[in-house]
Formats: sequence, structure tokens, C-alpha cells
Amino acid sequence: MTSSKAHGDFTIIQQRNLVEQVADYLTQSIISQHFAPGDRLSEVQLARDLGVSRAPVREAARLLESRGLLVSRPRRGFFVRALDAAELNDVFDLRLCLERHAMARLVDGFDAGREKVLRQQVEVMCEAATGDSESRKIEEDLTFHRMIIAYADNRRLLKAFDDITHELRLCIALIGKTHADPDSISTSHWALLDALASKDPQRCREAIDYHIGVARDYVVQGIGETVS
Amino acid sequence: MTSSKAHGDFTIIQQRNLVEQVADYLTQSIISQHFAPGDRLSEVQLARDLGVSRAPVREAARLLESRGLLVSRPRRGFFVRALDAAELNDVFDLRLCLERHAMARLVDGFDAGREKVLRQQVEVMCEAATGDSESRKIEEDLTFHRMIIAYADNRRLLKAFDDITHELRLCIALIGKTHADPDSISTSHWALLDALASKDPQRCREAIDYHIGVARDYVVQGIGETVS
DNA sequence: CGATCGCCGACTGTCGACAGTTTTCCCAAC
DNA sequence: GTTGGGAAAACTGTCGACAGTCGGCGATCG
Repeated sequence: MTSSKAHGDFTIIQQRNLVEQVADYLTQSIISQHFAPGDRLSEVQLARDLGVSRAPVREAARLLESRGLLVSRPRRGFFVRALDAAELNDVFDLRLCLERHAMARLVDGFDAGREKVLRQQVEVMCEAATGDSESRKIEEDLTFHRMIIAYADNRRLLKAFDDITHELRLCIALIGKTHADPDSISTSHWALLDALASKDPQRCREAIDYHIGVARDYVVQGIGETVS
Repeated sequence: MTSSKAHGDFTIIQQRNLVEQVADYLTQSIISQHFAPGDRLSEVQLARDLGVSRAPVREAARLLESRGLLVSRPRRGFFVRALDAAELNDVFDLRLCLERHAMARLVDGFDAGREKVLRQQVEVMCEAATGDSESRKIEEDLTFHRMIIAYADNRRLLKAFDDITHELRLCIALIGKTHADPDSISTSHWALLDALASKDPQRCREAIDYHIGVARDYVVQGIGETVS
């Protein structure tokens, strides 16, 4: 790296792998709407701005493409993914599919220890809800759901969830506002834990269906307003 | 391309995108066990053998990594993914999760036209089973299941299925043999179509559970033998 | 004889450059 | 004013090269 001139407020670029650093930078820029959906990203421009060569930029872009944050058109370059309401519905439908499965698997292995850990995470979420960092709220919520998936003890399932997580972050961030007061957070997530504790598969399914349904309606409606 | 010297028996390299071509070549080489699980792939070696530079090789390798065919260790390079029985179980469990969901979604939109198309595909599979191309049998079977997912009308679900498809191809190919006589193929797949035609969600679920269960047991057992 | 340290080779991560292609912009013609 | 053509600019795809790093092998010391 020639450690050159203009990259303004980003002095980050010096910790690990250039590819990962560029990927993080791009991810943040997209989430924070510094790049708008549909925007084209120029490799040379990015490389210049970040003071690196095009190779790491290309690889980072390919990484984000596999995560669904960018789309590439051959000979055209990379574009910030623009999710419409239909795609969002699809994402939430897949999320429902995965979380249903995780809940069903978890019923068997659910015990007091895991319940305690999850309830603590709900506490963390409520605490985060009193702060004013939207991204923090989102992250803690995703962490809770990721913990449930992780407890389901299927690595591949977890990877599939992580894949759509990036898309979830994208569209939730686009709305810019979460419907998160501490009360509704605790009640809605306790419902999931209560269902798991009851070890009743049917009740688990109803609980997660309702939970994801509410989230989906909120986000899809929000996107609808954003687009129009 | 300098169209250089030594790439022996591979004159393929001249149709489209170099990255895709290299990716196809690597995929074929892995599926056909030309590269064994756990093998390290040298970028320079591959680039020399294929008569291209390292850039397309790297990108193709990253692509296959995202598909689960390769794993990369920083500063060490790419290795052919070695699936153990536990990972295989996870993959089939996720597949079950996705196909259950697709079946449930498809119940509503299932009609005579779609049933006819799917039954024709079963015919194709049976016809393929009389041939001696193992890969053809696998592809036609995957096509059938992919059609069901596609009818479920959720792009993101289809993408998730395509993702695990590559891993399925890998482990099925490792076993080297499918349990495919035309009779068992038609009966086992007709069972799925009959369940869909009945529009009974519970029956659909039982049908797909049984179907995937059989396939999983066969493959997991086969891998167990291969490893030992 | 065994263990540790240092050197050597190979390879990945990164870079700058070139060529073909796509897009854009300008000018002319209708 | 609009449209069509053509040249130029910009960009992606690809290439060869350099440097830092990791693993292996041999030499040296205990």
C-alpha cells in the first residue's frame, strides 16, 4: 500500500486483511446509507479513496455480493442492492422457515441454563432500547435470534441464518427506525422463551410465526413508505 | 491471455468469463475427485496449468469458497472441503427445513399443470436412471427438487436451496453411486406429488420427511464407508 | 541423540499496467 | 428540437511482478 493521500476520516485501514477491512468499510457505508440502493460502485474510485489497489476492492465486493449486499452485472460493475417489498417478504419468509426449524430442534435441548442465558440477552436488548443507537438495538436483537439458532446445534443452519442476517441489517437500516420500546421487546421475546420452556412444538411454532410476522409487517410497511 | 504453453489436455478455456470457466473447471475437478478432499490448491500451479493469470483463479476460488466447495485458511491458501458425517447431517437437516417449507407453500398453488410438469420430470429421471451417467442421475434428481422449490415462489428460498445444492453434489459424488433404479425413483417421487395433490399439509410434511430421510441415511452411511 | 534456532524456498497478499468493451457526450443532420 | 453516429473517456477483466510471511529442512547446541 502506498499509504497515499485522500481517505479523509478513515484511518482504520491498518489492522488485518485488506479485503476484510474494505468489506467492513463497504458494509458500513451501505448500512449507513452513505451509498444509496442502486448506486454503482467504481472499483478505481473506491481504491483511490481507500488508498489501496483494485484487487482487494474487487475481492471485498465479491464477498459482499455473496452476502447479498451488492449485485454485479458483467462488464458493468457492482451496484448496491435495492430490495423491493417482494424480496423483503421472501427474506422474512425464509427467516421464518429457519427459525421455525430452530425452535423445533431446540425444544428437545432446552434447559434452565439456556433459558437463563437467553433471558439475560433480553435484558441486554431492553437496556439497548433505552439508548439511542439504532444499530445497537438491531444487533442485540439479531444476537438473540442467532443464539436460538446456535442452540439448535446445526452449523449449516446457522450459516444460512447469518447469510440472510446481512440482508436483514440492510433493510432494517433502510427504514431507520425500530419499534423498540423496552416493554414490547421483553413481552414479545419472553413469549418465545415461554413457548420453548413449555416444550410444546405447536406453541413454539405459533409463537415464532407471530413474532416474525410482526417484524415482517413492520419492515415491509416501512420499506413501502421509503420507496414511495 | 498469452495463450501460453503447458496446459496439456485442457483446451476448454475460451468461451466466456475466465472466472466462471475456472470455477467450472475447479468444480468439475472436485466433483470428479480429481482433487481429493483436504487437498491444497496452489494458485500459481492452477494458473500455470490453465494458462491464465492468478487473478481469475483467486476469484473463482473465492466463489467456490462461498459455495462451500473450498475452504480458505489465511496465508495458507485454499483446500478442498472435506465433509464429515456430522456436517452432512447438518446439510440434509437444512435441506429438509427448506423443502418442508416449499411443500407447505406449494400446497396452495399446486394445480394440474404443475403436477404434469413434475411428473414429466420424474419420467426424465427414470430415463436417466437407465443410463450410466451418475452425474446425469444426480442432476435430474436435483432438478426435480429444485422445481418444487421454484414453484413455492420465493426467490430467496430458491437461492438458499441452490447454495446447499453444491454441497449436495459434492458429497453425493464422493459416494460415487446412487441407489437409483427406475422403480424406486418413480414411487418415491410420486409419493411427493400425490401428497401435494391431496393438498393435505400434514401428509406433505410426512412425505418429504420420509423422502429426505431416506436420502440422508443413504448418503451419510455412504460417507461413513468412504471415510473409514 | 534430541531439541531448538536460523536460513531457504514457496506461496499468498497486494500492486500497477494494459487491452477490450461499454457508456457518455458532442456534433451534425433531419 | 430531436435523433443518429462517432469519437473519447472511463471502467472492468486480465496480466505479470514484488514483498511479506509461512512451512520445512538443516545446522548447532545442550
